[in-house]
Amino acid sequence: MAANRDIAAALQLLADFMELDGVNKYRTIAVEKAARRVAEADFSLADLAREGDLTDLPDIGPKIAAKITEYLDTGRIAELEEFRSRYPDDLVAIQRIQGVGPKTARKVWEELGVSSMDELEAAAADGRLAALPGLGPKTAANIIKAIGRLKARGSRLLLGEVLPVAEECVALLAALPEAREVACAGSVRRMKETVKDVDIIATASEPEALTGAFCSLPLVGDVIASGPTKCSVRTHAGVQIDLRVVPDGLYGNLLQHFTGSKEHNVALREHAISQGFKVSEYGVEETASGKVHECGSEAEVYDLLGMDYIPPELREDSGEIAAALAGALPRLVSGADIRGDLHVHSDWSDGHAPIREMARAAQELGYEYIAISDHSQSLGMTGGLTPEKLERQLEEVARINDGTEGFRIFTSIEVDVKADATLDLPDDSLAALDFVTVSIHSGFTQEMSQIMERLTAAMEHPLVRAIGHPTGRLINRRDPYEVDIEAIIATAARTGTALEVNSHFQRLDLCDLHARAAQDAGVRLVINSDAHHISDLRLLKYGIATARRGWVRPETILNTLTADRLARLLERPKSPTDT
DNA sequence: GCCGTTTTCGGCCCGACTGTTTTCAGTCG
Repeated sequence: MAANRDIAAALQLLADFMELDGVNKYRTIAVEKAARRVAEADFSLADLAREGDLTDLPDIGPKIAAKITEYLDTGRIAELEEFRSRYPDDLVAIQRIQGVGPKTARKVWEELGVSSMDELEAAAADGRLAALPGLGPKTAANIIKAIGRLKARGSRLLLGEVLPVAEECVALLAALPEAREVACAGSVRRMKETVKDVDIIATASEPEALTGAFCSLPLVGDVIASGPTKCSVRTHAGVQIDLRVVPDGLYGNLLQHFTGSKEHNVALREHAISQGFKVSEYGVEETASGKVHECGSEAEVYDLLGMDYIPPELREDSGEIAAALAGALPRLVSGADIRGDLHVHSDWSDGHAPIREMARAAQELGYEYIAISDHSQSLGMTGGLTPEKLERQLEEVARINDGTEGFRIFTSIEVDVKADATLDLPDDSLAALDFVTVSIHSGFTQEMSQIMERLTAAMEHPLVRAIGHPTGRLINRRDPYEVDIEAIIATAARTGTALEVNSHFQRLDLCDLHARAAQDAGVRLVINSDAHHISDLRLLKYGIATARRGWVRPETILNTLTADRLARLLERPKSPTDT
């Protein structure tokens, strides 16, 4: 049965072709909206199609419902196939190149027969592109550069690669005497798992002092554009950073505007219109009187529109506006709620620091506890723990705990569930531990039925408290194993097993949408660093951000419990009603 | 193609920049 993501992908591709074909843009937008709605649904569209009415979903009307049904029945959408018979598939990729849109993509295909990225690059290089009406040498040069960047990078940058650069930039600018307010905007501020570039918004007594200083920062490779209030640079590492220096009185409007997401802003403006307002980056205008409200803070923008302040991580048009209007936004988990870290490695396996040093570093971060959870024996290359080595580790942990005040190390392990669905350590080894996490590190390519058999066996095991990085994905590098995430969530809820939000920025696993679905199903989550170095403990902020993007509340998170409460919970057998 | 507390028809988010033009289309955020 087709998964939601397959349906969403087919609809998105249809929308791409519609845009290319130049059909009425509102029809295209409607299909795109439907695709997003399907992608974000936390239940099976196939089930709804069978048992109910697809048009009950917002943004799905009779026409699109029919297309979804057609896809579910036949695996195809006739309209999509018709487009594919008329245009080469690669044109949809071409129209996504920076500086190229649907009109240009069609033009180069129709006029020059260009139907692939390589052909476009060649046409731009040999002058054929610049000779087309409406295009010129600058456009050709920009397209060559854009394709070069695409080939060099392949995909969006990881948040964890970009955020440190963005924060450094903000700090350097904020330290200038002419700077007043400096903040990150865009997808970096929303803590999206991947980002395209960095947007920084600032106010200043002398804007040019800021833009000038910005363009000469040591991390700047080349300056793309530079004016008195706006400039763009690319760092040596290839990250594009845009700085806008804006008037004090409009800081709130502009920060809100440039934080996005695009979808959130569209929805916000649609709501504003219904309330008699027009929202833009230059203020909130009362349509009737023409009076423009300039907002020094973002909170004023949302307040004017009659809603609660919406945290940036929620601004994805996934229900946050309705919730903010109803005063029903959740209290999101934050760093201050976290009391410990339940997935930390040491030099007993492939970590790089002794247990004592990891513990001290965690204590300095303000934590009450960590769990030392090294790998198990089948991961030979990590020096994984045998039952005997684990026993010796427990003695070491006991010694450290005896000599420590106000901090506790929970005994733990990240035990593999092997390809045959058995755990990598015997039950009597696991029974001696406070907290058992199970992960998959082998047999990635098994079929879904086998992967699910392993994960299900692990969750049904009475000693297993959590599943580590449940889907196994590495963002931009490795697809998830063949998992049925709905089934994992259901089994986790039934067995009282927590699911990890792994904080490493390459993993962020569970992702935001899955974390939200898990919370909705009553599953306990645990946000862990999976630290292998002392500095990795700080990666937890990415997991926290992912949970926040998933609307996760502190009470859903296991490691917001105090050490005492967690210890009491772990003394009892796990159960679905653990609190 | 979807939607509705002014609506079942006529709307649908807004503004600016770039490169190409000589008044604007296309693209972007």
